Amino acid sequence: MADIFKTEIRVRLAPSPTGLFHFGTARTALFNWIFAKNQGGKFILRVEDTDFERSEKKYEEDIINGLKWLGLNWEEGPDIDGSYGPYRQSERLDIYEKYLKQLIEEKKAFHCFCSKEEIEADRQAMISQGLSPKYGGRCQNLSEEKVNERLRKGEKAVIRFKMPAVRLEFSDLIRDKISADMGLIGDIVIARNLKSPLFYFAGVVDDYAMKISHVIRGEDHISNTPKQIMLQRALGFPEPQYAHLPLILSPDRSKLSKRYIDASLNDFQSQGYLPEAMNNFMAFLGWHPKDDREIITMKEIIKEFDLKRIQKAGAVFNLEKLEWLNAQHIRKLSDNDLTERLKNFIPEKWRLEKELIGKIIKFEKERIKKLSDFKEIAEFFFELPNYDKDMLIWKTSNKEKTKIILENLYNEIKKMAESDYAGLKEIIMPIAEAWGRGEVLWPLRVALSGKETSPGPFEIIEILGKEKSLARVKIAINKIS
RNA sequence: GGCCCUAUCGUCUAGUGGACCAGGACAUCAGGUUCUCAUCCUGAAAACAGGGGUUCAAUUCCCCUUGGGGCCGCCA
Repeated sequence: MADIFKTEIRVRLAPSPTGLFHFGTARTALFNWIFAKNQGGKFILRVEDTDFERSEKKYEEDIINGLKWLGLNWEEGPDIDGSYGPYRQSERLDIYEKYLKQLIEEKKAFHCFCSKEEIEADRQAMISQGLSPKYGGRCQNLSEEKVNERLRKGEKAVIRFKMPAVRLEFSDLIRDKISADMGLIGDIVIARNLKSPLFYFAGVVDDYAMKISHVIRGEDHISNTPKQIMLQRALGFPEPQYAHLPLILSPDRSKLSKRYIDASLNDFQSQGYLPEAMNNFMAFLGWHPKDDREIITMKEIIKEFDLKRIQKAGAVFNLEKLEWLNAQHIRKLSDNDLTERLKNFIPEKWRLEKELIGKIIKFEKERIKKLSDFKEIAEFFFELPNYDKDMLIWKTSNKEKTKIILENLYNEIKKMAESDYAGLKEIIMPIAEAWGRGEVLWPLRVALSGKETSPGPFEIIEILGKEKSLARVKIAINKIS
């Protein structure tokens, strides 16, 4: 009775380390994490490595690194001891074995000796009859003696759960009632053998053992949930609450495939996306605050989050929106913060020029969409590109005029009092007005940047400083002479 | 094929029976700002899948059809 008041909100991310950190997994993690924070609950990381063949340590590391990068910290996990560990399923085999034996003893599960070929033949036969394919039940009533004898002889047998043929209904926090006819499912395999449980079973045991209160996972698990609920009932476990998130779709509307994002979530990091932009973006794939805000912080998301507001239909992954969000979040960063984040994106040879980098960041902040853009945007400040002299000539101008203008500009810059950039602008703008803005500003800017497109000339002078600017204008004059 | 989930602009979405000839954002297009590019500003185009009900009134509730998706593994 007091249990009602004691019930702690505990959610988990249960990735299987059989591949790099997938975008969908990250999004599921985010929703679990947000829910936990919003409810004052705990977020737990459980590694589901029961597929011994495909599970690899490097994938676990990739997932952990990605979660850390996103800032989705967990209270309990393989690397953080909690009261319900271990948190790696391969280290919990004894626990599963115990429950497996229990089910077999209670005749709720049984050994099945059918070959894969037999099963597949059954399957095909049922499909061709227009039926829902399921296990035929051949080994269900083998006597205990017979089973033990065959096991002794070393025959291979999996463990199947005797699925009761009932109509099951469960409530989903996002979709309300979902029902399933278990008579259509058949006896599912829950373990390869006593020492090797499968996902259906291990997950149920662990959710119970780890006191998971809410299972928040992708919609692709909807048809697994009834099976797991039947398992819970057979084991006498309480039923956690379920919430099935809409799937993230590729632009062709199929489940987001490796083909579309052929990478780990961590590659978004190396491409220069901010974790806050990623989180903002992932949260908005299926959720939205009440008002029309688009740029939102984690703090705000946590505060306003509500499972009830989650969309039911799948959402298409839209890279353009991610880029836009990223640019917006970059602008919100302080100059110091941005400098810090840019660290790994600045080539080694530039790093000593701290002051120059600082100035560039200050001026270029709103041109940076991804941190990785910085290199290309900043390049010309460090090294003047080798440009063609014709580029210096404004479209309505000519060589002679341009040369005279550049010489005048050179003198004006030379006369400039140290660091009086505002003063310089006040002197040059009237000249530009007189000669034509393009006539003056274009060659100046090209001389300074060596590029068709760049920030304005005064900004560049301010970043470069008087000496370097003069040198560059001199180069332009020489080029055009 | 069976079962389940789902359905508002190209995309993410607001909308919970009348306040909606449907709002915001990204993308697109057209202007403006600007020496250029980016930014920024203004504007435009762009959707309730179809058919039945229920109701005085349906984007909103119900049913059917259609579309989309997921699952049907000794993967998770």
